[in-house]
Amino acid sequence: MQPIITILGPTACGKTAVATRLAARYFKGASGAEIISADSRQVFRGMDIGTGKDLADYDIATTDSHGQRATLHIPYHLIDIAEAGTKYSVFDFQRGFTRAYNNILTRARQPILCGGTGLYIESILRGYQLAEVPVNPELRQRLEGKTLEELTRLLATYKRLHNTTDVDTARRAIRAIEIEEYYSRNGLGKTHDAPLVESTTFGLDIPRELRRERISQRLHRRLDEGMTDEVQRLLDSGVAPEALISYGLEYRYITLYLTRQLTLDEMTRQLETAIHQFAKRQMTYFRGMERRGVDIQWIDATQPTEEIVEQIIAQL
RNA sequence: GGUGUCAUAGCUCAGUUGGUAGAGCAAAGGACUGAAAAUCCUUGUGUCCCCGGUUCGAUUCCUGGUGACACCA
Repeated sequence: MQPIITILGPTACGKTAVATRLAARYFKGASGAEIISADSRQVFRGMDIGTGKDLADYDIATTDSHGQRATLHIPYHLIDIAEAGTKYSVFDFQRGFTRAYNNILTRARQPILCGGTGLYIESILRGYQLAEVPVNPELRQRLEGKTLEELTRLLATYKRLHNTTDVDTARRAIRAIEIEEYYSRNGLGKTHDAPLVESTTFGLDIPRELRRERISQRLHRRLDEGMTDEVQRLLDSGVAPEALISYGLEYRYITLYLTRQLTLDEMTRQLETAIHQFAKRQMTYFRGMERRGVDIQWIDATQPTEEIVEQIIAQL
């Protein structure tokens, strides 16, 4: 099984630039590399500025052996693959990853997993076994209106209270029961056979103060670049405000602003702190992954991109 | 210039009939297997503006100062 290279880090640490530069190296004297994005929001079409897609990073200026300028396009996967307003889950991600991974191997290229969605990365690195569990409308209707306590008790009867987020909210508890109900009937039968891939994993580490500074600057730049218009466009195209709100951060706060639930000033300020809090949560998740056995090699992200790429290559 | 009100956590403020204080937000730490940019849990943070007085004891009451705001001139 071909090992992968994983690059992770909090938002605004420069992951994409590092991953694409690293990939570019594989096109010199080797058959190349392709990037699989592990970002739960960049999967959606039309959500570009707010998710920081930075697609221009995938085009790398090069000079060939004759000194001719050329643009090298680094192929990417799992970006722009779902419709805005729909749901996309870890299960969908795992399935998408497997497909992309196998596809990349047919070209004998190096897969690079890059992103900031810890759960998605962990589902690959620790080989989560997930079965495709369809929505059970009859069950959902039956459970509707039950208190979280009742749902918790019900879930406990299935004897698999292995995590705490299952029981955070009624919505989650219902989905958890739905899954357990499915397993109790069908067993783990249709488990998605995700390949258990080996990975050399690098984390981009950026000092807290600098991270905050970059996040704030980036937010104001994006607002100037028309991020609000982007959200308005999504609303105009019929995406439900509730869906955008559930996507969090940029899409949540800007939707609240556009639907007049927040002033421009409140939106900007609350969004800024929400992004800071998010970056902190990402780091907490990565540390948790390490405790659960994922080995991450941390690299100082304040160095120039080329320097970071050199360090990664040296450690492969 | 006069009168009045206010000054307490990083911010907005509550409070102590005199026994050195607490909310929200922010911050920090954590959880995480099907919306994970989601969802949820835990924890601090103090010359109570300054000088003096009264008092066993003052952040609290009193004099003066400084600053902010309001009204009057």
